[in-house]
Amino acid sequence: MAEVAARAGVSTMTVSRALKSDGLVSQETRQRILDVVDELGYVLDLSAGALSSKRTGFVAALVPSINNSNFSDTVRGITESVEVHGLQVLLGYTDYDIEKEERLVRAMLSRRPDGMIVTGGRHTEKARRMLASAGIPVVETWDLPSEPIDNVVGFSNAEAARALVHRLYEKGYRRIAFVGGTTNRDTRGADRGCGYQRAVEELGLPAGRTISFGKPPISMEQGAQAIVHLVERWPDVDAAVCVSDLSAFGAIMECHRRGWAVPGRIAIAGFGDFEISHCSWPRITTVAVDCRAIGAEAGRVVLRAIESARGARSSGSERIVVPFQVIERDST
Amino acid sequence: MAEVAARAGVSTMTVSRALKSDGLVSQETRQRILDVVDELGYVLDLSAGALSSKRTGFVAALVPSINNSNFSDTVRGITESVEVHGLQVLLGYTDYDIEKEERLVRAMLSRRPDGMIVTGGRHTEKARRMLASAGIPVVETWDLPSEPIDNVVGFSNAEAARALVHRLYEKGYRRIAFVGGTTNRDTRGADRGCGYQRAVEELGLPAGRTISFGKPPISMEQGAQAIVHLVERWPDVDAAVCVSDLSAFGAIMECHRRGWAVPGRIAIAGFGDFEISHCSWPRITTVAVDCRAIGAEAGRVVLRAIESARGARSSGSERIVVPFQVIERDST
DNA sequence: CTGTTAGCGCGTTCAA
DNA sequence: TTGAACGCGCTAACAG
Repeated sequence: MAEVAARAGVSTMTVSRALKSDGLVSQETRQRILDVVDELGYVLDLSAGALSSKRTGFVAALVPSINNSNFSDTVRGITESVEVHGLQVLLGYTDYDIEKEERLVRAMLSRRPDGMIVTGGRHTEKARRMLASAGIPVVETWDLPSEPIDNVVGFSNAEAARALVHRLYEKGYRRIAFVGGTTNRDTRGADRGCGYQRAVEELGLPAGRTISFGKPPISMEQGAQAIVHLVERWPDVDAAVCVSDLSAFGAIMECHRRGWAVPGRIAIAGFGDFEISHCSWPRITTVAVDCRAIGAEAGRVVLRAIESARGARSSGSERIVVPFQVIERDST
Repeated sequence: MAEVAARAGVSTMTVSRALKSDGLVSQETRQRILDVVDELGYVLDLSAGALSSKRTGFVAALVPSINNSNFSDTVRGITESVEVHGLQVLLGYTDYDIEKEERLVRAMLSRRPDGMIVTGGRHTEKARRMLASAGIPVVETWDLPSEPIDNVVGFSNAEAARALVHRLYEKGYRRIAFVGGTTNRDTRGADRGCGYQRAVEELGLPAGRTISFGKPPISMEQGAQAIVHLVERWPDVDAAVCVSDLSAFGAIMECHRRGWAVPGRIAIAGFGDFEISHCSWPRITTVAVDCRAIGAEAGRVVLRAIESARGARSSGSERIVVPFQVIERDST
């Protein structure tokens, strides 16, 4: 920057101002500086700027997995909403593991992000403490924690699953099961299982028909295996709610292979409204959430908090509940 | 850090040393410092450390899309291989757009990453120049550019598609078509189209049977639409090579809906060995590449270059060709 | 509109 | 094994 300044015949401060859009610099001076910048191929060093200005321009975002279009849509939403304000997303994935999340929280915090977006309301005690005392706005997404750290943008996975079971009941299904992963890791999956449980209990249906299979992310393959176990264990089952569309798809394919009509022999529903749920045959009944909007809202909330608080968190935390929608298709 | 030092009765330099694993500090001093660190909830500021040490500990990685399990597997591979060396991945996605890639390259470079991994060999002239003159190791992946910027870890998409067409020929198919996106954006998709073209020409088959449909990422929906156009335009077609498994799946589902037997009426192959290709029915013939290994290798290469060169790029560039494999399944 | 001074929070380098 | 001085490259704050 000193070299640019020298060649343009100004001080480094003027170069610094010319390089920010809001810098108060005369048009001609700025143009002269930009020409030199271009000529020299100079690239501003933001890490030095961050040290000086105490703003890194980073928003850390933690999701369970990037190989899941629900979460990658949320990341897109976050990115789109913050990048227009000049912020850069620092992405991490936890593999559905809150221990790994804790390590990532620490790693992210040492980069001094201006704000942080995490998935879900369940964290290790240490992670909670670090987030709460980091002095930056925090947004928890994809969940509705009863004791939020700060801001929340999410929905109740339990309520969504419950609504789905009720819809199946209305369609006449009476022996409804749930297929999910081992529940101590994927808390959103576990919440859906709880919602299923509550629904069958309040409807007076046989309860506890839950197949847990493998650790998350539950795959198509696992859905296929689970549906077989399910039918073996409770042969009278007439409907299965799967923790995600991917496992639902795997289950449906396995049913085809075995000549079990879907939904004739057994109805199968998913969760997430992945592309496959409306492209496969039969099209899959599911619960849709606007994943991108979750991200966009989370980005907006964190931006607002960064702008208003600048460390003091004065503006009060937001709690935004996004809607979900049961979408009935051919598989039920 | 000053406060930690004061409380531990040492200088900040000793705290700094205690916080790196390789710092030469006595056991008791270190333990005393770590206790204070824990008590205070102190988190090291890496951005300040980066300024001082001239190493940010970032590896920038640019992929076309995170909502594609091929690329997110590559990102996993990169992350796993560099994080054990204490480096942090700074991820960006280009949406298959080299103009956006150029903007991202600039943005990443202003964070002063220690190395950079990009997808593909095609970039804007400016992006190439920035990457070449950044003074950091660069790895191009998922492609085999004829004029690489620096290091390469990839394979020939054209050769892979060509091999697939040859395999279809051996199975007896003679009127083979290609289904892809509009080709000026997804260069790997375009390369696959070129490989198809070369194969049908050298086999003396009717050539130029290419349906381009929509801009990438090509979706299941687009595959469904494309297959209809294809059959309308060339009713005698007996096989279709799709640019990815997702479009192949969409095409197969559409064939089912219309009562066109796959592979009886038309054989359909994909690319990428996505989970859906072996979970759907019929299982989809495809080309498999070890996406995670591409990422792991790219990470290894960039690490080696960071270690050996420290800016001088003295160690020579690597060019690693990863294998691909045609996997024949039920859809052909 | 522009320049000067000071310092962000660390690690490097040297000396003890 | 530890500490002191210094500076990384930039921007805040103030003065002009």
